[in-house]
Amino acid sequence: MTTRDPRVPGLARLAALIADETRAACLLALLDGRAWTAGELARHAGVAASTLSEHLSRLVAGGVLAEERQGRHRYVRLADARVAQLVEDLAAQVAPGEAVRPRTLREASAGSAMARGRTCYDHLAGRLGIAVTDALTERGLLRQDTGFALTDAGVEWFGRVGIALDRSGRRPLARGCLDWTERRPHLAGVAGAALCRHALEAGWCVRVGSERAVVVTAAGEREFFAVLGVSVEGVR
Amino acid sequence: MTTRDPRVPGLARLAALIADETRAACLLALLDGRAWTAGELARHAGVAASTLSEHLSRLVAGGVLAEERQGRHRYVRLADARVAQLVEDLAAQVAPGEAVRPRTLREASAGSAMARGRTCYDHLAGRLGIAVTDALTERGLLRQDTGFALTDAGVEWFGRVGIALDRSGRRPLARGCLDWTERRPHLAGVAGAALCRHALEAGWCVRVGSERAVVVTAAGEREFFAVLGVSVEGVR
DNA sequence: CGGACACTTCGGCGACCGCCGAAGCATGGG
DNA sequence: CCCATGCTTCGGCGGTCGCCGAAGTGTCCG
Repeated sequence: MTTRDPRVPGLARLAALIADETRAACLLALLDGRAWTAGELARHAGVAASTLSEHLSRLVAGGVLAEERQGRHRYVRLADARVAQLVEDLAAQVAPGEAVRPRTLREASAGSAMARGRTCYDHLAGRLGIAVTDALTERGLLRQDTGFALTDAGVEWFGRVGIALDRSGRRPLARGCLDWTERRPHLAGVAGAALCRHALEAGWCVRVGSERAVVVTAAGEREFFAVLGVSVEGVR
Repeated sequence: MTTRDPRVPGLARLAALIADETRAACLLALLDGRAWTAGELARHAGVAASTLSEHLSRLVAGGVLAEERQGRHRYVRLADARVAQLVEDLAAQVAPGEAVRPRTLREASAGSAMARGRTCYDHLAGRLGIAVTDALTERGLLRQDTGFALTDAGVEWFGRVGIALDRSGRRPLARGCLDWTERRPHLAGVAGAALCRHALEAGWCVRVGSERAVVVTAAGEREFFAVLGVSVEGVR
């Protein structure tokens, strides 16, 4: 043992927080960007409330989750966009070859809704996310060939459509997030989040069920075509 | 427990591979992009050869490492650039606030060499990496304000300087990699790797010691200034 | 061909971790 | 005011994991 990298203990500790099936299930669930109560997560993960309580404490202490207490409820969410990105990246690394085929019709149906459109933390994913990302690219608003960035025309487009881009933070304006089902990058970062938020607020899409799945509304179909020229035929 | 995400077991298993101090030490060491023998890693991590052998087997089985047997040696390296990026991202997430101050003069000296210039898997990092990234940005060859991508002028620049960019693979041409010591992104991806390789091959910088540290040569100082207008004063 | 060397396999030890249910403690509703 | 609800703490159990040294296998070199 020579000069040890000082990051070793921290890296191992962070990975250990994710290295448990119950905690991993929580993190993936929390990728929907919303805050869950401890009880919801316990039921979701299929463990006793007492067990999950301890898991949450460790995740919060490790800076992976942020918590907010309201009355007798303990709400938790992913600490920030960086953590979300990290979990997504880790999960994406795993996906190839490990994709599990749905066993029941119910699962197949839910899975396909997720494949059509869903949120990934705070931006659009699935075929919907890819369709939007491709449309932006084809119209010269986003460049993926030399990296992953909006063009000047792209920045202008967001302003014209009425979607504000907060450029004050440290979060990149645009970045690629590898899509779990499509195996291609979709738009994430400030622009991806703003676009998703706008689409939900303006009623272009709505969430379905308690999962992360979203579907495009009739109005959304018109709007997506109007502003992006994207036909969401294959997406609905 | 409702519909469980199929990625849960894979995510937990992948994280578990990193969630051990000995394995984490190996992964961080392997971030230098070179292949290490099992014995070197065992000494580096401070454990018995038998212990490390088992760790390597698990990392290889998990797809994190690639191995190559040569005679009585077992060489291992990170499986690919994606794994390297993942380890870097995880380590970067940890760094804030956990930075450990060097205790001895020797450590301080080694640490500062690493801070000046080093490789991060296959591209330049440290103050050197940041200086190059900043120079590219200032000259309009790289855009960081709307994402992270080369400009057309940037692609042309690589050709003019004589650095070939392999655009056939799936790896992005440019991407930001958060610098551990500088806390800002430096150039990674195909372009970052090609630039680093060129700098080492052309003698602009040389590796020092057995670590990842690199220093700029006198010739390199002239060349970096000639092609990028970057003064490496503060870097040497 | 024999010994040095690098790595692997095996058995066994100790530590840690995740799990549960029971009991305790707040909160909010009837 | 009392009970249901949501969460937390605790003790204890079982499984896994990392570690080592000893013994075994394969390779290289003289």
